[in-house]
Amino acid sequence: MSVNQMGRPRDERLGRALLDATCELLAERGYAATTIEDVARRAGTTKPTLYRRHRNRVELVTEALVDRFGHDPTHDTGTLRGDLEDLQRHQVTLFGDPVLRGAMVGLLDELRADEEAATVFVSRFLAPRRAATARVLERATERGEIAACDDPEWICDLVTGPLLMRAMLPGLPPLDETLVEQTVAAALASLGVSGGAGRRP
Amino acid sequence: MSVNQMGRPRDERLGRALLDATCELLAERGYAATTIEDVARRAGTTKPTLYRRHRNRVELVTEALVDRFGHDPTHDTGTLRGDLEDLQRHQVTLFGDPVLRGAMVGLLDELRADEEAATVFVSRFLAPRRAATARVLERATERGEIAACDDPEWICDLVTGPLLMRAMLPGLPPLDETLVEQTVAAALASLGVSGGAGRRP
Amino acid sequence: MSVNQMGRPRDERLGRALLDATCELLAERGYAATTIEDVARRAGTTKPTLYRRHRNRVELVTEALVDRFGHDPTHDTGTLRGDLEDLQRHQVTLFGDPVLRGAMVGLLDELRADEEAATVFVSRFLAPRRAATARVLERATERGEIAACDDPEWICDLVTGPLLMRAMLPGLPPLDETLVEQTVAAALASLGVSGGAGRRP
Amino acid sequence: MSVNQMGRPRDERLGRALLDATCELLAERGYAATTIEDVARRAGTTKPTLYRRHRNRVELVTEALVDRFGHDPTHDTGTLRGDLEDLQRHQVTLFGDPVLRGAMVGLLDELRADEEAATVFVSRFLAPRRAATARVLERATERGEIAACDDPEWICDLVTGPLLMRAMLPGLPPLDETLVEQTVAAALASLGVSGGAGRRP
DNA sequence: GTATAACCGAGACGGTACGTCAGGTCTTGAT
DNA sequence: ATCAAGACCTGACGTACCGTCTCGGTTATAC
Repeated sequence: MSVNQMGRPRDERLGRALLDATCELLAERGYAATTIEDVARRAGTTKPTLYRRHRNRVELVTEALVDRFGHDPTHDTGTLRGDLEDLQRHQVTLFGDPVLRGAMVGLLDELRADEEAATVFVSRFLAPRRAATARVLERATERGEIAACDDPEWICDLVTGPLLMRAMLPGLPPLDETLVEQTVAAALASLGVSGGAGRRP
Repeated sequence: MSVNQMGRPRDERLGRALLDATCELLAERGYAATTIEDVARRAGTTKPTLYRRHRNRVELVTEALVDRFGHDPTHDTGTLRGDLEDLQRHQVTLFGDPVLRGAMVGLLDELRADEEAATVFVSRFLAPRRAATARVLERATERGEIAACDDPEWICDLVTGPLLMRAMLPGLPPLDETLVEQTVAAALASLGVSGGAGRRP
Repeated sequence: MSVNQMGRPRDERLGRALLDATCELLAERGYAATTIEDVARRAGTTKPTLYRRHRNRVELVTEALVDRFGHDPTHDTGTLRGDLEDLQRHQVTLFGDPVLRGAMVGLLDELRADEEAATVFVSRFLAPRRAATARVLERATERGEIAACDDPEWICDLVTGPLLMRAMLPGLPPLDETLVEQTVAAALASLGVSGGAGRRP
Repeated sequence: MSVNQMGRPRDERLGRALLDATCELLAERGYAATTIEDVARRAGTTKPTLYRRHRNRVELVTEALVDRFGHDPTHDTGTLRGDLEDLQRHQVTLFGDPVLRGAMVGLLDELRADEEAATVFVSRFLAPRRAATARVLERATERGEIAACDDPEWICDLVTGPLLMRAMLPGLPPLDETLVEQTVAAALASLGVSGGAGRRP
């Protein structure tokens, strides 16, 4: 093997330029108006070069998002409440980002018709975030703060759903620190932690 | 004498056929693949006729959704928990409907670039639902079940966000009765109703 | 018979307005850009009213031309040369008219695909003019100026062809008195009248 | 180094196919019924490809005509009469061609509204033919057959007008050898050549 | 004087074609 | 093998007229 590596090598700066141009256009104009031709033009290159790296728009955007929002750094703060607040502050930043707001709904629409791309998106973007939340719950169980959670999926939806909603629907209040507190409190209450519900004193 | 209503009147069956065809295609193929030409063809008419009634795809789809999911019948069940369960069962049906699942994300994407259409969507589709939730809370306050809620927006996001999430993101569990219970319990807990959190016995 | 003549009679001013509007638009914008809708609008009426009087654009324009350029008044001037000059002066005016220049070529194009309309155009517009020319030749024969002409069609083409050409092709010299002299001289020469060819002294 | 000639070169077979399809449709159905879509379809290609080469129907048809009837080969036959007969036989063939008959009037109509296209048509189609006629007259002057012609435009109209008329107006006799003789005789008479007028013996 | 019939305005309707835009592929010459 | 350039096929866009139709309402003659 390794007869590979013949011919002119790829210009790696082009890969970056393409992903960056994609993010810029997503933030400026949204998904539908982010055309392949415009991405290539803004990156200073051409369509065939783009297609050599990304099979279509869905994959291009998915890869741009993964590249930009790839991994949540979840720290162990020592308490469940601390971990959840950390998680939610990160998510508020994420869903407040104009790139993600511009990309999300349009991308989700196309994923409905492209099962393969949907799988990629789930495994590289969605699943890691949900896994991070599950890990927070596991650590809390190990600490003895809560009993083993029997439906971590629900907790994920509970903490992320309201944020997603504010990010995607028009005319709603902005994502802010209040929302962090509210979602964390709701999660703690749902997990049976006393003092979780209502306002903190 | 009213000089209004001149000329050949519109064939209202066509209006119906167009909205129905729109819903069918949204359910079958999603928003992006629901082309104006296909809608017109399936409705048994032509593009100019469609454009006489709907200025563009955003308005067509918005009107189709409003027509189909126009008004939530909120009954007064006598208790806050009952009202919320009623509300959530209705929302589970709504977000589980393939028409709405097919339409939602794509429509939201285009609304980002069309402020006028976004306003219409908000006022005719979103606002009435949030108002219904607010009414449920007011009734509970009048009954003395809860103190006046100082952030009804948050309760709306709390009960709807998780449903929206399951409806829009790929690879998540289905919308079911369990989710009704979980969201209602979370809402009650967040409203300070004792016994709200956790599973009901 | 004569159960006709019931109901509201036609408003004859509309017929006039339609023909006039047709001529105006033909002169301003040519045949192709003279749409039925514009004619009706400018006449202050509507399409169905127009179609009640004219089956289609070809007939509308034909009737407008016949109405405007209906009949050549051919006077007997006493000499062949005088008759021909009279004829040609009339034709120069005719082919110089912006209405006819605007209408002619476009109308001829559509006549190619509508044999019935072509027949109407020939019989009501073309044939009378050629007959007038033939009559001039007959009168000259009766006067003894020329022998009986055995190919009057050719004389028609000879006197009219150059005018038609200048009227229809772009970039050619204007129709003027010189052309009257030249065509008359050529016709006389072709008819064997000595002194016909060349310039008159 | 010339940076010209980049990108994929045009498939010249497509250019040919488009011009040929245009001529076929012009001959079959005339100008008005020669739609861009049909031309593209018959050429086995698509509208955008057609529009890449021809800005609109006027230019497409003009270029098709120039391509097909591009240049009159005027031979020097040694005599004025011979040259004119040669010219006229060529013109009879030209105006008898169904492609040109189908295209001419419709094209002329649209040229009235498109000055730029009219200029192209004049310079590439009309002017060369008139120049050829002028050259015939110059050669005759050089030979001493006639004095210098002071109005060659008139001779052009004289020899071409009658042919154009027969080609464009419906219901007229066909273009034939007789017309060649008649026009040549008229031209010679008009140029002052004795024996020009009337029938040849 | 009251039917009755044709007229008129307005505008919806099914069509067909327009000229444009973008997606995704392919071909060329050059690096 | 990759790159810039751009041609190519495909399919949908939103618009413009065509010629027809259906209305509500208006005149006239005919009964």
